[in-house]
Amino acid sequence: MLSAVRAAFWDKGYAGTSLDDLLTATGLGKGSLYGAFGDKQSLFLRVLREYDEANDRMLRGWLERADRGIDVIRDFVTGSLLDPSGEQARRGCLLANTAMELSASAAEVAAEARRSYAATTAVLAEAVRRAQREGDVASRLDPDVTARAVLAGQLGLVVLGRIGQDPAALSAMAEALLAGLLPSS
Amino acid sequence: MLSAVRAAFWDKGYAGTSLDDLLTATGLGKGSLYGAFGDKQSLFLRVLREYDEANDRMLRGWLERADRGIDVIRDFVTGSLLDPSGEQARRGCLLANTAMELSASAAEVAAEARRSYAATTAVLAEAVRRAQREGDVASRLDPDVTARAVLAGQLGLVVLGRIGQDPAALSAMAEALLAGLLPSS
DNA sequence: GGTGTTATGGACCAATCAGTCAATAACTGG
DNA sequence: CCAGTTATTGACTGATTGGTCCATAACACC
Repeated sequence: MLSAVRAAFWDKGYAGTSLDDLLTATGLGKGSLYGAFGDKQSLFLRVLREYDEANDRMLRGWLERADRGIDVIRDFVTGSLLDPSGEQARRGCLLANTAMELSASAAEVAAEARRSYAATTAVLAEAVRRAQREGDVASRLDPDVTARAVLAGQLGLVVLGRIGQDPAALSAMAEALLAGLLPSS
Repeated sequence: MLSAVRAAFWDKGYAGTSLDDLLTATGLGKGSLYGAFGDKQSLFLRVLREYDEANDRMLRGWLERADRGIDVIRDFVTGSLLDPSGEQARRGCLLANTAMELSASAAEVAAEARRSYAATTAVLAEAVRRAQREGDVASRLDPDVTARAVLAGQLGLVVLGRIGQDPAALSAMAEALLAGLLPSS
């Protein structure tokens, strides 16, 4: 139910998704949707927060189950690039897409983005520390700063993926970012 | 005249800018604006293309006048972060902002973004080559791949700047990106 | 099976959207 | 000074927006 709403906002953006789009996506009537979720903005914020939480849980799960810390970072950066058709890269990231659209006008969205990226940075920094203990990443690096730089690089890939940059170029960029930001010595 | 339109689209996004906003910004009447620039989409594309061309000219000018190639790359990455209030960072980049909003629905915008980023990459790659000749950047790096990685990192900083990440953290990220992607040896 | 409660749908609303057009004002060259 | 052209304006349109509301349908409980 909410996943249909999420897909609509994801592909069309917030302003670009009309109430009619949401009704079609959910199959609900107008009154039902308002009774269940409130107005458009409330529904959007709810979907966005659940998306962020799901991503955070996923990343933490990766870190728990991964053989090595560096694998988590690698998967984080290359994750959306694996689809050879580039379709997944074109969708971008619901949070990044809508944060760019709305941060200037909706303070709650900007705050949610900061909160979510802080959580992501914390997990990435933990992965960097683990990778350092495991000898895969130079110990001279500051884990927090490195984690933030990795996040910035990944976000740049999201932007370039969304505009339809070809997957091969995106993968080459990802490799260059990983090699540069996570030197083994 | 067009710069007022650019400011409106920049801050509010495409869908978020109404015709009334444009009339207020320009001081024109409705018919005048239509007579001069056509419909909203044409006006937007014109403003976007001029913005891209101005950025391209500016970057090429930097490269011509810079003492060292690496200075150009450094300025490119840290350029919008210098404003200590973070206000400039919050505005983001007209191209990045609107490309994220519209790439999925307006193929022309996505194509314009690809074109513009390809031009930027070409100048950055030239700067990398020059920095390699000048001994500031390791010659083992592939200039094209490095340029693309720098672009991705800068775009990530734009995203994080737009959501209101604090300027100190942005600067730290920029330094980490530059240090990692442009090693001197 | 009847009754009180909740969920549903779609008619309806005011506001706003992008875009048109004809009347008018401001220029232009002669 | 005037005729012809161009530029400007704001009222107007039809479509669409987000949101309300009430009649009705489905349901649960006794």
